[in-house]
Amino acid sequence: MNLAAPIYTGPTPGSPEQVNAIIAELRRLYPQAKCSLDFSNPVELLIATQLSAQCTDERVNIVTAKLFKKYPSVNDFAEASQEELEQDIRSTGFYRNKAKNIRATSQRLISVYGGKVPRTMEDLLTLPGVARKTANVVLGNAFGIVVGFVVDTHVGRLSRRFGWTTNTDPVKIEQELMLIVPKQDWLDLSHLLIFHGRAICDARKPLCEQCTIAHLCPSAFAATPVRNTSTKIH
DNA sequence: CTCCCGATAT
DNA sequence: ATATCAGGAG
Repeated sequence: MNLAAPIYTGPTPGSPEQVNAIIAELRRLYPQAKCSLDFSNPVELLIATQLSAQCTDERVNIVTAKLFKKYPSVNDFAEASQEELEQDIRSTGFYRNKAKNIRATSQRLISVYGGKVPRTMEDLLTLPGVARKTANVVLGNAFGIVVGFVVDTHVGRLSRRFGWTTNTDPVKIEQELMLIVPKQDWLDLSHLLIFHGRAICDARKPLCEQCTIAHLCPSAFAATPVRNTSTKIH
């Protein structure tokens, strides 16, 4: 046991001092942070985000590079065969569900929304395979409409480590973040947290020693870092 | 809660 | 072998 182990003496977790200091340093570290999915229109972003469930953006971008050439419009996805689309997206995982959702979503975009991606949370949530995370990504990055906070696995994990929440439910975490973080920072901070989560604040082995916001992070001083709460039992 | 599910790092 | 990856539905 390290008797000299320092304890967290930084600003109160969730306080404006801590939140703003974290945002400022993350902006310095990742000035180019943004959505890292490749897309050229709202339909492509919607489909890319549906594919990104439990899959890296890097993998999604490899798949969509071919996919969006083979299926150039929403009509092509709506008319695609289930089996063929499954194989086209296979490497992203969950490919049966994703193919079904992409086809049904595309058909609904055409039958209900004139072939366009709707611009409200309420309408987006009616699309199969679209929940708040995907809806917030599309609204923010395709339309510049921010009505919520993108909470993915990175955002949830870093929020717990910063002491912003003790929840694991993304919807509850989103509600807490919207109270703690100024609205003008919601979309930017989600990107910053994702970049930092990938580069430094890894799920398994966070590199606190080389983290320049460790002095703002209670978890960096914990005996064992805050981990994801695995629901899997083996 | 369970299921969907391939790719990758450790 | 196991955990995790820009989740969502039943």
